[in-house]
Amino acid sequence: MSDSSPHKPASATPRQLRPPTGQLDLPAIEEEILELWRSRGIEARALRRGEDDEREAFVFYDGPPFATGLPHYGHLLAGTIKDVVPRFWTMRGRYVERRFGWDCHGLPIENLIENELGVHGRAEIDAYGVPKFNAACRAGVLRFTKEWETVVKRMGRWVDFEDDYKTMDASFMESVWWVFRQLWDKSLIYEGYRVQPVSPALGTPLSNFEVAQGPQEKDPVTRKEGHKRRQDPSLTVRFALEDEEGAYLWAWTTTPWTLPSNLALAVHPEVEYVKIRVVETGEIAYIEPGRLADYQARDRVGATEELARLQGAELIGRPYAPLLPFFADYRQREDGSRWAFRVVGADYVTTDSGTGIVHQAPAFGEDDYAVGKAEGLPLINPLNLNGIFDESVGEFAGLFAKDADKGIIDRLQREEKLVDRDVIVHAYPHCYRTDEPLLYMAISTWFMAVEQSRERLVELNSQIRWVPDHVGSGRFGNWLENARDWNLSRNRYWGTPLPIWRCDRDPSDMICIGSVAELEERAGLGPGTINDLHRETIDPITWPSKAGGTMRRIPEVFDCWFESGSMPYAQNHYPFDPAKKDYVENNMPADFIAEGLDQTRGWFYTLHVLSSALFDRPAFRNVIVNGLILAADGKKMSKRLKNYPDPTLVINNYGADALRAYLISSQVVRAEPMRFGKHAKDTTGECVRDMVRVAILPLWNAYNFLTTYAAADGWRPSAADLELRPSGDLDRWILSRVQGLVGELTQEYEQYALWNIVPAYVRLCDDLNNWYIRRGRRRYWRAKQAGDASDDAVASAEDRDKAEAYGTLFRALVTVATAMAPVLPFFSELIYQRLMVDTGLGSEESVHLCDFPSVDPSLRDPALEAAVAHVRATVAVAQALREKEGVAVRRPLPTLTVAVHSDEVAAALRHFEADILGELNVKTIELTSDDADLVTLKAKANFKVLGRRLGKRMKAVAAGVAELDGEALRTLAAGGAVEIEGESLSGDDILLIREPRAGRAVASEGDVTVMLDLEAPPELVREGFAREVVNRVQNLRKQADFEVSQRIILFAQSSAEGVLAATLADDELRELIASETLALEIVTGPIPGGIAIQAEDTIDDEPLTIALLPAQDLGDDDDDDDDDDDAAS
RNA sequence: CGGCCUGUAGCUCAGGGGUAAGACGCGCUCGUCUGAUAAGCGAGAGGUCGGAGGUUCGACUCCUCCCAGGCCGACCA
Repeated sequence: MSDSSPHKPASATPRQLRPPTGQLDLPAIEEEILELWRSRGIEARALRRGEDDEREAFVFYDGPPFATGLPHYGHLLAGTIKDVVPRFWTMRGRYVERRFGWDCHGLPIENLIENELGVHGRAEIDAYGVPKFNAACRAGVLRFTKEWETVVKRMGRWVDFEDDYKTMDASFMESVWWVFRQLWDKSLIYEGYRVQPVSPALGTPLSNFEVAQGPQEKDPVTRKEGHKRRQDPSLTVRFALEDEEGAYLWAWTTTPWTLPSNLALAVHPEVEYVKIRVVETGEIAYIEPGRLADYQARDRVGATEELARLQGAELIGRPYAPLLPFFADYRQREDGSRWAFRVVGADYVTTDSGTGIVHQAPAFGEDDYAVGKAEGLPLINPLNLNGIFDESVGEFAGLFAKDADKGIIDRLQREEKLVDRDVIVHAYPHCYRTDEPLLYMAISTWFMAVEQSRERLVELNSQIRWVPDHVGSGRFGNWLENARDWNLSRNRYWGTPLPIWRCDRDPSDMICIGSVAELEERAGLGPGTINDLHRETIDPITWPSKAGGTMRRIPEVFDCWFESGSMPYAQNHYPFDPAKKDYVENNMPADFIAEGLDQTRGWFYTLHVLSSALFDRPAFRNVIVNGLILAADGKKMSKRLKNYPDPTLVINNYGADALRAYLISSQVVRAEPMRFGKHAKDTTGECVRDMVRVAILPLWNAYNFLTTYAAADGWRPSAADLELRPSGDLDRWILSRVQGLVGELTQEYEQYALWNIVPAYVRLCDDLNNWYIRRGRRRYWRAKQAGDASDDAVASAEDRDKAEAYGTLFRALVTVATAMAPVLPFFSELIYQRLMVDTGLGSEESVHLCDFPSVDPSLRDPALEAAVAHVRATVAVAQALREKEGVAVRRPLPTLTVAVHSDEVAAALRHFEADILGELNVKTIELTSDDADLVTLKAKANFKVLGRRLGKRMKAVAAGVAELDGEALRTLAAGGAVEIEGESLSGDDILLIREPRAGRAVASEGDVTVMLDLEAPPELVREGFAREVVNRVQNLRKQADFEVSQRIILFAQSSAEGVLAATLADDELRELIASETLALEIVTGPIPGGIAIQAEDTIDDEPLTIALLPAQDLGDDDDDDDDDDDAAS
């Protein structure tokens, strides 16, 4: 009884089609469809489609966004891609899990919470308490999930929010531990150091991301954005050589606080240095000569005398005295060999500043660190993360690094170790939060060894289909080839803790925990006691170590990219959840992922690295990389500039389908940047409105046409119509085209070439509306006259034709809507609901529960499609000709002559002669193969064919071809050959060009030439006039706002004795006018007074006055107002 | 500074060694309705294919360099 009785075709007699009602309000319709999906649980059923019946899985990984911000166009775009592809594969019968994920850890949320709590940096967070801080993060991180869900659902994206995953779930985090433990067991994890920028006020290292957020100034010279400019001391220091009495190495630095930690001096092995004597003081020193000249030019060093020249390499290994005494013990190793305080070689040394001799403090510079590591130097760092010196540096202990500068300089000055003392203004990174200068220092970090696996990573990458492919081979491939070991640890709070416990007495005693159970066992806790893995829970867990100390967890947490890279396993709590274990293992490379270009070094990379290391497989088979969406003006979208329309507004104005179609048709789905707008000032989303016109309305109009007539006619679809095999050419043609579209779409979906989908569909809509329906429209309203037909045989033939017309259009609409369902989920659902569900024909309750249409090759007829294409092309040429000659299609013409040289085209034109006559309003068509009278021939060499054959002789032959005479051209046109420069040319070798002869109504396109006979005999002229009158009356009707079915009495007066008068006097033409304009009667002669609706016009200079009087419909009304009828009589 | 991408009509973008340069295009101009659709249909105008060299019989297309824009990354003792 109820509408909701689902699934099976309701009965043998389908219900009637509902005619369209009112305006098409897409956003409102979409809301209704959302409600339909919700009330019938269709989304849930579609998401689970095939879960239970062992369908082959199509594995999709959804990259987790941060829930700390609201979704923007980038998310809508990625969301659309992530919806279209899974929808397609679901319809193809695969089971597609689509779990939404949330990235909960990491700096964005920590920063947010720091700001909200007013607690900044390590010291303050420690004081505030990690448990409270993390609790705030936990409470705050999911604040926008509701908004996300609303927007995602409104976009028509189906994704499972109920069975979502969060990177902060204990199950997720435990899998991350498992992943890490696998790497640990494979010896891919090691502890190292990395020189990182540290914000001393915050007591924490900063990421590059955070450094980039710091103050940025434009350089006054280069105009480039850079760090903030500041003044620093500029010191040139003398280091005394131990193997040469009274000789010094001069080195330059802008960071005096690193001088106590100096352990080496670096020279470039291939740079030439000079040994000099300062004339005034007699001091002997080494320096790079160009730099010396610079010092002298600035008057920092007096006159000198050159003693020798030598390569940097010759200085390498020479010992010098420690500048300050604090670490002098490192002069020698235990075996007595020289350790620190010697000259080393380094290629990075430059001669554009300083002295060409570089002070090395391995803990405080990335280059220094690399050199120190290569030279086996110790790592000395007397600073803590707050930049405070420890006890090892004598009088400087307890001082902040920058504050110690002055004391260090003073001491060096006292000890006469300064060659020069100056001030430099330079750009230097500052903390984005405290605005204090950053300090670079070596920090202990945990690495995953990646470099050793580069080759394998590249090999496995070759198994991935990248869309577009250049991202995979270029950007991503290059990145893999140069991959560096991955720094996995972060000195933060809200993240998955590294599961390493270490003895506080013997740092070499470490254990990596791979599961909760293992931790409970180690710590002597009962099973099930640990149900959260964040720092506040885990850090207090300790146990005694072998060395009599305590095993404590190291303080670091994971880089949150490690967590998202672990997502394939962690979202299913692999390998701990026995129910999911097989699923994960059996579906290991995901079939599909999609994210933005910015994830090349992000998620794409971490997925790939982890999957390669753990399973020696790529993590995914197919990936669509999308580009950045810019505002219409080409700038970044900016809330401040308001240079883009609010997504919600766009959806509420034009609907989600149009936005989806717009996004997915752009080059942005091929990793290129996209301007969101149809022109630079489009900040309202006009571009999306265009998509409504292009992608929605055409199919809607076709649907409208069908249902309007079906309702008027009482036609109702049947199950047989879905299998209909019509006999007529027009019907077979459109079904063939529809099958072609289905095949084309299938291929594009399968190859992830989403940008081709909408254009292919739009081409079909053009065929459907502007040929199929236009040519066939009279078939749908023939019914009413059919009743009048006296001949039963004719009547039944017409009935059959009408039935095929309805059935074919019905079938075409259903198929197209179904094939477009992944892209236009709402609109295709609307069509499907109206055509299939309302009528009780649908075997499914929703188009999204249907199978994707499969191509039926028996419906395809390429020859027929080609024939119609020829016909349409010919008609277009002839229409252009009419246009050019200024003869409206309204005016009938006697003859169209078509000269055509291909039998195939000629046959097509003959076959569809009736259509051509109708389209062009001509009475006869003549076909000929001889166009000599119509056009002049010219010839041009076919370079493509001849070029390869002739090579250098091409030019001469081309010139000869251009000079061929008429006779030679006619020979060629007839299929013969000519000889030029000793080459026999024929057929494809030469392109014949046809130019219309002057003075004739001729047009050419390709090898089709058409000519119109513009000399219409009097009866055609009168018919044309009649149609002109119809046109004027129709215009007046519209002006008067009449209903299309309003009957009228027509008064017409032509004041001259011309064609017009003759036309109006012709009974046949009067009948034509009357039937076209719904005139019950045509009254010629002077127009009676008092008629309001009246117009004067001229037709070919003959004046015409017309007037309309609405007539009472005498049919089924028995109204009593007879006033108007009087006028009619 | 490096890697990758982009530069074609007023705008948004396709294309691809062949002498006549393409659109579901948008915009503009003109034409065209009323028995589905004016949010429709048709036509026209509009181009030194970023610049300079090179390869070639032939370059918008391939190569080199340069210019401009974008994304990502590196560096700054």
